[in-house]
Amino acid sequence: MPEILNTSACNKCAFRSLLFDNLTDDELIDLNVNKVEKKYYKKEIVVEQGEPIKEFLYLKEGLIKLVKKDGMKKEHIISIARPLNFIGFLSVFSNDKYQYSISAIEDSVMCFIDLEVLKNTVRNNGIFALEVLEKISKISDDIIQFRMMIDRRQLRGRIAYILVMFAKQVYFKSKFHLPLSRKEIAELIDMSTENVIRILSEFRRDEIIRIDGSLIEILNIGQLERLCRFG
Amino acid sequence: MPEILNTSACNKCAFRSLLFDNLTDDELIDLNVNKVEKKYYKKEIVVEQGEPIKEFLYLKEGLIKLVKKDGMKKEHIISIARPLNFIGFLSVFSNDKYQYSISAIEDSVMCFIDLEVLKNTVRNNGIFALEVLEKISKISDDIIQFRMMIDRRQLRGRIAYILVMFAKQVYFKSKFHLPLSRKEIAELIDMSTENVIRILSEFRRDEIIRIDGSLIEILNIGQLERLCRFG
DNA sequence: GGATTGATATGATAAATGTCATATCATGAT
DNA sequence: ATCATGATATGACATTTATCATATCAATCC
Repeated sequence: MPEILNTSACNKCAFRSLLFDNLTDDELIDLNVNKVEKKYYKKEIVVEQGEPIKEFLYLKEGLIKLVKKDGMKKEHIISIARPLNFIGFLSVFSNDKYQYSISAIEDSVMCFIDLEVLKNTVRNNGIFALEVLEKISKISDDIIQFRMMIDRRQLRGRIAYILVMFAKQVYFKSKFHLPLSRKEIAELIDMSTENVIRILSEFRRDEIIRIDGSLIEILNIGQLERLCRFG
Repeated sequence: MPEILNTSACNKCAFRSLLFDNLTDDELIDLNVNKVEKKYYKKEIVVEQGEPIKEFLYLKEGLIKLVKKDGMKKEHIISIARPLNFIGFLSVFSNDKYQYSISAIEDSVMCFIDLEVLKNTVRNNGIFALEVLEKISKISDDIIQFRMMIDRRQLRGRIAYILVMFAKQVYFKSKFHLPLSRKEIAELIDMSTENVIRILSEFRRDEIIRIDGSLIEILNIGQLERLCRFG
């Protein structure tokens, strides 16, 4: 069960500047009053697909995934997100139920802000509304771009793409811990778990990467980028 | 070259109630002054990937596609849209360049509204802002859902899915003209043109559909829906 | 400790899909 | 009318990918 944390004041939140910088103190207090902060441990579920959307979710710490269930077959990961990119705007203004589940990949802290209060703030503060529009536009765009990038590549290209993505856009170094299991990678880029493992092994044999469990070191970034282009 | 049409007044536009219902007369005049309406014939390009986004686009009549170019290989259709789908919201608040091209699949009429003026209106009118948020949320959600639905199916399931989609959600009847060529279908659902043709032929042989050029009649909707679930 | 489970790993094989070749037909250009 | 072009169509084949089987290892539970 998620722990409810001592709720800190929004006006001192390190993330305030991301979205809430243009709010008046009164508006911030409004959001603050109806806010809850919860801690989730690895693998805990934050929201379940189909549940009513009552709040706007914001990731303060950790790593989460958005998962879409599929008949009774597989799960598909729509997207993964870190604190600076996950803002729970997907669906919240167009649906009254979650179209996906959210769960913690690493221990995470999430902030729950009452959705009605947020909508009110949008109605009353146009500058804030425009900021929300920018965020929602960006998050949607990123997801759509990512899916296009993945879909049009074959398996080697997909693996190469996410390795380069983690190295260059997430960790900013060539040696990093993959935060996803092989199975989760498979669910993210639509392939079988066996093939994820197989292709990682292949890259190891070809000395493109070094592998030690979840620790990955990229030895030949040029080759990976070539695989991105032609795979 | 697209024809510039006699620009009709926004306050009498049939689509006003969809989005612009909560604007004051002054706000509407603002949008109106900086508005252009253009007619595009089939296959004409509306905007090209990489061009700066200066306006918000609104489809009044026809059918358009959003196309993403890919190195020098294939083109991929992100989405197709009819009037009422607010496709023009994609990217406009988060990017200054178009991330995709837009072209007309059928003869179409597009309305160009100055983006700065639109943003100003959002800033000044919170109710309007919330409406824009709803539309942008819906369109993004729809695209993401569609891509997930397609990606997780195999070829027969993908073809079945779009046939059922056109019959049930677009034309509301079992006999309709496919607005997309086989090649465009292939670009939309990520498969080869040959296989689109092959599977349509297969469905014809199995008496699931009847084909006469672009005219499709669904004979066995139950079987198509089964293919959607298990393909 | 021993048993169970899930993640990683690899090979063999089957299934799905793309590519290439070729043919026909309709369309538009000269 | 003739030519070129692109869309539809189908078969043969190669490639890609998934599935099934099996093994090892680490973590967890009783």
